[in-house]
Amino acid sequence: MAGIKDVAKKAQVGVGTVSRMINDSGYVSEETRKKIEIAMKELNYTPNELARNLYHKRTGIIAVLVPNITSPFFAEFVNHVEAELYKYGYKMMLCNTEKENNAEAEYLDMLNRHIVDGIITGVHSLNVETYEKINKPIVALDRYLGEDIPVVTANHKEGGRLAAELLVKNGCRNVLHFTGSTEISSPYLERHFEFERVMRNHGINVFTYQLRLNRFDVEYYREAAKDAFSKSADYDGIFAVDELAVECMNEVIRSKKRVPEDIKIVAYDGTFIADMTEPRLTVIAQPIDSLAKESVRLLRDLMNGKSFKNKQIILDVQIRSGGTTFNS
Amino acid sequence: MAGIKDVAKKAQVGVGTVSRMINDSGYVSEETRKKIEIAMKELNYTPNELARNLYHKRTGIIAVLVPNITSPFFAEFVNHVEAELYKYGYKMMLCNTEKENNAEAEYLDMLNRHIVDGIITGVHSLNVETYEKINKPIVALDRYLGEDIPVVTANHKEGGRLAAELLVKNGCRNVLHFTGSTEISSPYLERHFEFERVMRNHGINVFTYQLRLNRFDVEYYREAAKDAFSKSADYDGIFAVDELAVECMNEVIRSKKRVPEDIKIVAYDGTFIADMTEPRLTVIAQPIDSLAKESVRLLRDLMNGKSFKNKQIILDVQIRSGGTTFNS
DNA sequence: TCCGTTGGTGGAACGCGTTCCATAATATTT
DNA sequence: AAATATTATGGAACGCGTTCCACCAACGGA
Repeated sequence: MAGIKDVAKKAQVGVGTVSRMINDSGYVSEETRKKIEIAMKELNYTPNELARNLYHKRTGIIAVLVPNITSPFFAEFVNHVEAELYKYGYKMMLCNTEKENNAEAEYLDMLNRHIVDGIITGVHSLNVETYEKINKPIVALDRYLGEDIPVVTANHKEGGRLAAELLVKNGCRNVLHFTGSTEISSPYLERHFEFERVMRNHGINVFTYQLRLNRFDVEYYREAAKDAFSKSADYDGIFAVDELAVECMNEVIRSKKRVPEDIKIVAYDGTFIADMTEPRLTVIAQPIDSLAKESVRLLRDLMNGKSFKNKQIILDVQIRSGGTTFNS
Repeated sequence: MAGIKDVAKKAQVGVGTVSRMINDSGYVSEETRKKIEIAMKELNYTPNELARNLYHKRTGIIAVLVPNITSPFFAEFVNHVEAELYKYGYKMMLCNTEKENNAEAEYLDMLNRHIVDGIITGVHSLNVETYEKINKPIVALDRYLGEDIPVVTANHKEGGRLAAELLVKNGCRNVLHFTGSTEISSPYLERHFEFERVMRNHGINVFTYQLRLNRFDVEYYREAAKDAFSKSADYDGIFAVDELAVECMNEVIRSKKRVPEDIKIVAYDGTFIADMTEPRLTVIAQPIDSLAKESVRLLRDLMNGKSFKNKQIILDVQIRSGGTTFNS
């Protein structure tokens, strides 16, 4: 593999001149430009980015940590993040952390090893201290990782309220509510608190089913849906994330009940999955593209030396009416 | 940021000794080991991977190119690839190529720039010549990229046959068949050729609906399903990839017909989506995890200096009976 | 005692592109 | 004509970890 020295020799100029030409910095005469160009072509020269990176102490690579890329919410998030990063010349390293406990720590270590310039994480199993002492560009999606790490999140409280009010308006009296694990503190738990608060205020029965932490696979969702319905069958309303809502709907269909006549469903997230049922799910949609864009924006700010204290970006959610509720 | 020199100075040893200790190569006495360890801890030293990479001319990063990570097939493939790469100490760079035409070329260029050690690509819009002159570790999923680039693929011909026979056994006479774009040559087209061949042999009517190239989004699938049904409504069998099969099923439900009594559906791929309908889809399942594993295996072979001529790995597909066909 | 091993260590050279400084030839001002 | 600015270029030092070679000490065997 030819190096810059070879090019310099062939073009009969100094290495500095070649470098200046490549980077369009400093003076290079038209004449030498041509000579170098020819030499580069002849040697089929491509600059070694590794050497550049070493000098500049940056790689232009951002690590994105998600528990499971297969889960539509994360898939869409990652999709938008990648597109946004691409715009600014960054590449994305994708890290699934579900498989191993120490994967998260290992990926974080890449920051210190100078392999990546920053991290966007939708994952959280390590303690806050671990994150605090890293002191490198990190942005969290829906996680509190200490006061130095900015958080991007949807307005889950509002989301919980909207979902609850929707079911109330639809006349539900016995509602099945699947909540995320409360083992860790996360902004998204707000939707559950708010949902239950509103329901309580209206004197509505809520069956709360707590899901296990970090399980985003369909098998588990199906199991959970079955499990919840085996405990009681007279729910008239359901609130759950998209995939689980789909499984619940299937469960309802199997039990020969009708949606939305007998049971109303409000799903949370609003991924493409929610549009793949008949009827389509009524959803509280997270602004996934904006979440991605804001995450990237914050990360770029961090990488440019800005620092935030207790920064939290909260983006609006939205009701998207489908056919699993009435008059929404 | 402390470097190896600082550690060496603090521990009062040479840089070589520190390096040997870190890499467990060559002799380092117990005594100096301890001194270095203390120095490293005090300086909070982490080796700069960039410098290492420059020397070794490798980064341990593999680029994976897919048109759209949101599509379940690719999501699952990527998921398995990442896990497999992780096993061998590699990191995965994920590249969505749908957004820009030149993204593919740009990502390929990263091989020359030494940013990635290899590429697994499920994408193909550039001409074969471009690939041929790269001469670096590349493995293709379901694409012919020239004789030097090994291909991993499912036995699509068998898949087409199984699907066709299943619909024949189910007594279908008017079958709707969605095919991928024939603009590019790809192993997966085999399933379409074989499907139609078998159908022809049985004298069965096939309505062929050709999909556009590189569109994997739900919106398009829904549109295509509607479009196909608007042209005729008396299909009694459907063959389509998972997501499209789901949309077709919805279309059938909307038209008040029953699955499988009135219309049989066989889906292709067997992603998690196929298990999220009621009834579940009968699918021809690709061995996505094996596709991923084989891709990684081949890539590792290439990176270890092996080279293949016209190598093609063909993995078995499998019928997974759901409720959208009878006696399967 | 001499020689060969094994244990242990320091540091220069290297990988490769970037930047800065020194030098020099023109060109433009006064 | 002298002083200053502009254009142009080469190359050493740098970023940071790795490796190889030179070198020394200690020990066992001949």
